[in-house]
Amino acid sequence: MFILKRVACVGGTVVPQCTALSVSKFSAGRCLGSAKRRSPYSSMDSERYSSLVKSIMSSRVSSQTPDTLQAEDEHVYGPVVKVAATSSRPEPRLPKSLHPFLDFKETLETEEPQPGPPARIALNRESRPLVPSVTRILQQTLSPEQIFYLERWKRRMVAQLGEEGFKEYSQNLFRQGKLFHSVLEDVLASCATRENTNPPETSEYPPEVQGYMESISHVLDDVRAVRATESTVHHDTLNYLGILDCVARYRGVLCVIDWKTSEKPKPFLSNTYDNPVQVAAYAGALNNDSNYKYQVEQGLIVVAYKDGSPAHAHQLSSELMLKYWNTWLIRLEEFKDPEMHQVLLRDV
DNA sequence: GGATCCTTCTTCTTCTTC
Repeated sequence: MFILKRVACVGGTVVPQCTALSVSKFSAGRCLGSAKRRSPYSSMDSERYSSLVKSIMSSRVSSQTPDTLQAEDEHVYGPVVKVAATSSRPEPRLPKSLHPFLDFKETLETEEPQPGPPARIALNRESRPLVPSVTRILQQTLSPEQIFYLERWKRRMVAQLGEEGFKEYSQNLFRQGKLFHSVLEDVLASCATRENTNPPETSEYPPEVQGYMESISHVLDDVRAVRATESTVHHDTLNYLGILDCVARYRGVLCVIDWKTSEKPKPFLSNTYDNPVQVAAYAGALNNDSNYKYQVEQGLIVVAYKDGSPAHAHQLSSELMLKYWNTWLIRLEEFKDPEMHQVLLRDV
């Protein structure tokens, strides 16, 4: 059975689009009789699970591909100036040369350090002028599919807000993210120096970040022994650098922690795109940086929400970190061999 | 003082009925 799903206006012609109709859950429900049946989900805490539901609904398998989406977008937003490739990299892939995630340092710290301010190694570009950063490498090795969806999102936003409006919107997102990070850095530093003390009340923070701080309060309860904040890590062998957000114990396990702000709910790790690769890259660098006398095997990505709803904390086990470390090595190879990346962009 | 760096974010479809 087919129904008209919607109509698309193409060059003034109305083109109906058909789609297979599955039995509607609503009509099926009505067939069960006139007596009202209570759904087993009716007693569910819908507010609590709303982000989960939204995420599942938005990740359903679609018949549309970047190809069909692009054709459709061109009717609505005009032709794309730079044609994006439309497929992701072939999977699975392995790095050409494997490099250990952990480095067995000679003088490993086995004891907790004395309580004191966390390490904060500032970036010194003068001593390392040509070393590429984690962010730059990730940005320049995005998959064709990622580039396509990002450009599509930007086109839609510009169509909605205008060039200036979009610029303002982006700047606002960055400003909030930066403020959140700087407030959090102060909180983590003061928690590290004051043993067993609670962080300040939410109302003590700048109004712009109060929601985010409320959002992560349950995560902060499980964070102890902060060892580093906003600190530069450099991989002595692979020669890349970055500035990690935080190294601390989360539920007793030493982790590289990455704090994120997000407008959309991200209840699953897969919603965080390249964030796990970023965390693995920082941890691998820290493990191979002679300035740090300890190893980190696990990671944590915390996604905070402005409305204060509970942040999602995604733990990266040692196994996951190794998986994303290999992904990072592939991205690093692509970055160091731009021709290889160009071939990928062109051919897939 | 100005330029540059690292980072801060942004993506995964779009409709329907009661």
